Amino acid sequence: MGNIPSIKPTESELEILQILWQLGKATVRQVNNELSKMKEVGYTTTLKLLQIMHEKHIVSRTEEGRYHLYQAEIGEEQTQQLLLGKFVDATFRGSAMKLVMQALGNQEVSLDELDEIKKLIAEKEKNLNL
Amino acid sequence: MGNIPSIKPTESELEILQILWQLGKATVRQVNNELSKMKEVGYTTTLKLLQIMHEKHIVSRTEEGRYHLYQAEIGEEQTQQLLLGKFVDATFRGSAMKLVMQALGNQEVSLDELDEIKKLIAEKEKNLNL
DNA sequence: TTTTATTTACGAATGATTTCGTAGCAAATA
DNA sequence: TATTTGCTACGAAATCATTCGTAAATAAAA
Repeated sequence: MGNIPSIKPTESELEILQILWQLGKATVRQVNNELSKMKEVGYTTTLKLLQIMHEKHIVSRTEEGRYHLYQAEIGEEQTQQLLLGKFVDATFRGSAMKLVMQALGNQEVSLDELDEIKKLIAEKEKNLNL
Repeated sequence: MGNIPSIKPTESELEILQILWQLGKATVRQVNNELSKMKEVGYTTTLKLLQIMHEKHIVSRTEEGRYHLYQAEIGEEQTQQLLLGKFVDATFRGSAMKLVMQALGNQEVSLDELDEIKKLIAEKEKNLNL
């Protein structure tokens, strides 16, 4: 889990990563079950994707008797950071500010969450003032 | 420019949309010139993309003498909203909050911008308290 | 007028991603 | 033991996005 991810996972890969981040280690079967809650997907499709991800070192795996246990090799926050950067560039021409404004303006955010954000902003302001 | 965009523009299409949003109306040549500032790209590649986007009704075009003037048919904010929603779901499992925290935490945001965000938060809080 | 340049249209190659069928093994079950 | 079930490996088809070459038409330049 050390490497900074420079490779961008594809959409399907990201779906699988989400599952692995939640489950920790998981068999193909488990991943496929989770995936099936969201969409129709054949078992060997999931298997193949995990194999490809393994080749790319996005996931590691250990043999546990007859099956393989897969585990994310790239961190969740790290990956979110990478994807966020690219997304901001592509969609908001690099302006994180505009993205935040739109997210706050139109997505669901609760009062408590707004408080948390205020705290973070206070922190940031402190640092910027140094 | 009325329709809510339900189709997700591809990455290349988004690059072109960014240009059209800035230029308003533009010829293939103009779009290609802008694109060329960012990367190597053949003229007919740009042309083809615009034609495809036209088929998909992402852009409209008017004949102006010998050439065509292209124009975005989907709005910038509208599209950002759509993409943002999908991105939050795919990358932050639907939590706009987490996205905002990461964006504020790690992307470049200035003091003035933080102020603006504070104002927006104040607004939101007012509305939520009603 | 003839040549050159610029434009659109279009088909097709390339490349990446996703999906799935089949085969080969090993374990569980009848 | 024989059969069925469940697993991995792998190739290849299907889909989608991107890139570009060529042709035809028209305008501009020589």
